[in-house]
Amino acid sequence: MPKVSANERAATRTRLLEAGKAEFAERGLAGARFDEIAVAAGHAKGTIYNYFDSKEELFFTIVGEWCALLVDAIDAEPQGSARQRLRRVAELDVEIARKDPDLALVVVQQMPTLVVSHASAVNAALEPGLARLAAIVRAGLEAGEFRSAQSADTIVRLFLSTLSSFELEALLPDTEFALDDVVGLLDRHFLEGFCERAPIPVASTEDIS
Amino acid sequence: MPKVSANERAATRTRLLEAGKAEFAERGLAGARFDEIAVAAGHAKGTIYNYFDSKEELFFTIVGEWCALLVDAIDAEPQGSARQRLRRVAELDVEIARKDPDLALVVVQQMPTLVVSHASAVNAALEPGLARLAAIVRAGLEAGEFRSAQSADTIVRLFLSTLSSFELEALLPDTEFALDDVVGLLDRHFLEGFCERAPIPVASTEDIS
Amino acid sequence: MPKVSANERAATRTRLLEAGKAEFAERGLAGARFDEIAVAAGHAKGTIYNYFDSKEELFFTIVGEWCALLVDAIDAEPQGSARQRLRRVAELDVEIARKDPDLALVVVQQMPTLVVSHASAVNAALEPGLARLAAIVRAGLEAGEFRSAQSADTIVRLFLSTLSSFELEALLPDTEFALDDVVGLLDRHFLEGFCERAPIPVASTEDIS
Amino acid sequence: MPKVSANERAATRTRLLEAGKAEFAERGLAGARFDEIAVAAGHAKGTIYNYFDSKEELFFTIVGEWCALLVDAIDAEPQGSARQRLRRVAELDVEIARKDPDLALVVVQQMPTLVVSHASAVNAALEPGLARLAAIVRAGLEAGEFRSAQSADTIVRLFLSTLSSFELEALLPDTEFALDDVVGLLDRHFLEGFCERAPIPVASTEDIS
DNA sequence: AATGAATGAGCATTCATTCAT
DNA sequence: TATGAATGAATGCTCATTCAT
Repeated sequence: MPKVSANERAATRTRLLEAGKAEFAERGLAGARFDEIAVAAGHAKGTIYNYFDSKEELFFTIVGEWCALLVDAIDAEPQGSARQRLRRVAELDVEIARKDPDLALVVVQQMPTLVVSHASAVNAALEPGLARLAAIVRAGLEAGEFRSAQSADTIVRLFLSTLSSFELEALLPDTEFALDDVVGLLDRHFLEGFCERAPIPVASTEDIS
Repeated sequence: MPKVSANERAATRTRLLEAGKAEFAERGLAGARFDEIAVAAGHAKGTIYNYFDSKEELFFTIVGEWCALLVDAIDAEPQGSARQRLRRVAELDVEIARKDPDLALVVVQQMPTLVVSHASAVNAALEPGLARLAAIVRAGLEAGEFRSAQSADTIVRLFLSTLSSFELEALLPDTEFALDDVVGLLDRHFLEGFCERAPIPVASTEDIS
Repeated sequence: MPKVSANERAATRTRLLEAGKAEFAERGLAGARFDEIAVAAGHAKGTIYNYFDSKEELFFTIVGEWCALLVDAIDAEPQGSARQRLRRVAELDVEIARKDPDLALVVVQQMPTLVVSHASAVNAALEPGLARLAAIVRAGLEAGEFRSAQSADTIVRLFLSTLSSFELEALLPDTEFALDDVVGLLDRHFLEGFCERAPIPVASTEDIS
Repeated sequence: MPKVSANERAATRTRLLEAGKAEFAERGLAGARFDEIAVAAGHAKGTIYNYFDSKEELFFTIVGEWCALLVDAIDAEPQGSARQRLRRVAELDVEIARKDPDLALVVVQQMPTLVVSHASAVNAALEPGLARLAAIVRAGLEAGEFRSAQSADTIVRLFLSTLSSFELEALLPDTEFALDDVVGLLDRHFLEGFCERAPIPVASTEDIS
């Protein structure tokens, strides 16, 4: 016999998460202020602590939400060539960003920092998705579809970070580049590079200088 | 008649900048502490204010140093095809990162955040280099060497952010991917995408699902 | 017609008091937390306010319970010499401490603080007992059984505080001194000092130094 | 070449300690507020952190100051019988309390709490003094001057806690009992109990009831 | 009466910035 | 110019108390 229904609790929690996304997207982990989050959520500061133990927990809950969405997206598309499957993952990721731009901004903006200073926490949250993506890449390499001097794990990390930087560019205001352009660009400028083709020879820089 | 020679002043300034790079690389703009920087530089906290007006100025001086190095690199290689010239810029940028990894870490790590919250300051510092790179790209587009649905300005931003994410990956500890791999990867996966070639057709995702 | 029977109410109240004793014994008045008390009592935090107006009231109810027990103890033994009667009061007090060590810990630990910052509240709660004890001492003084330069009121306060410090010592963990030793020690060292006897002369310190 | 002289630093530190004593004496460790301490010392709140790492460090510095004074006092009087020497220690302790009543109030008021919840920190600070006092008591026991069922260590703890409670009583406002009365009372009501004498028989309580 | 979510005042602590020496 | 003590605004977090259900 709780005082408020589970629905109300969930709604409050969601409001706090939304406000947190906006604040973290604008100021980052270190710069975010609980006062602002509380006001934006229409609650008192102390209320946040009824739902999250600390600023970091709120932040990583948000990052974790994105990780979970990404992992779901990866799980959702098991068929096709490696390139098709990665392209599809990118499409789903862009879809996530379209539905919740603040969430995407938090992630793409903070990821480089997190990967330096909170590597383990981020890796743990992403691990299932990373493993899955690595399997896709590995299959592509083994089937001869992909060629690369890099390992599957490295390719996965580069794939995600390149996807992130494109999305960031698309999410910035005053930019002509939009989310709609991300997948095509990533396909042509990153994924295609793994595929066999007649290369256009380019004189090495050393030949010129 | 200054009490300390210009040499000493310059040496102190350099020491502060070096210490600042290390601290900003480790903690970011918001997280960096003047106490640490001062101690690492072997000076008192107040001394920083004899050289820089504020934490932000110190930070943007460091970012500006990188921008200047990049602009120099861009200016240094005016010849060849657009692809060759961008590849050369990337090589020089990697060289900068190799010589001063802390500086590179600051830039590649903080850039996504800055570009959101300090867009104007960053743009101002990068403007000369951006304009130059845009000219290179524009020449490539006009000569028919490059093909892209994106504008030259957009291509430049994507070029720099992709270069950044590759460098970040290479600078992280415990990674097999190294600075030596950056340029080749960027050339094959990003730059080559702008060049005319027989594309390998890929069935669109819609055909499959 | 209350929804819960008087028995249930009393049981809940007792559970809250017990949990309060444990918490106050461990953390003191300022450090005690209602959350802990509520959880330990198996109730919600708000329930406490159905029984006590505030933290202080809960605390003073507990202190008051001890005071009442002490007053009862004092009332229970009206006969004998002053020394015998005070000794008997000490015995009963030790008995109280043995039956409820948490309660005793609260009192002996907090009393010095309370007596400084809540003197009036404590005095009010103890007043009946203090008056009774003072009467006993006064009778001893008037009968010539006791000799002291101090007033009866002072003697009572010293008696209680000495008794408290001995009990505290006995209640601490890892101590060889036990509750069983308290009364004997108090009798021999404190009470006996009031009684006429051939004193063992001691050279005053000044004679030596 | 510090900005302020060592004297000024020491003066500021002393002012903070004095203000801290007063606040801790009035509110205890948990209840003390840095705002009040800062204002009372005539400084900003942040200044306290230039001298002490935390509230607890400030508090234990104060307690430690008292411990050091006590240890000094114990070291100062190595001659005479055990009773004389303990009496002398008590005299010196009272002297300390007379010179700095706030300091004494902090200690006598908080000691019971500390001994429960911070036993190790307090024991460490007092250890040298405790050992010294135990040696005095042990000498008295071995010489046959003292008789007790308790160990030397226990006697020392009881001695100090009884001394504390008497001092607390003397330090309270509106009390006729004064610091001047403490040593005599302690000698007659505590120390004398250890010495051989013709006891005044007292019928045990059991004989009566 | 019981609940427990919401509240918001209160507080320790941090840290960029100032300024007297 | 260099110093580092002093400052005080800013902020994460705690917790007794309230109150709608």
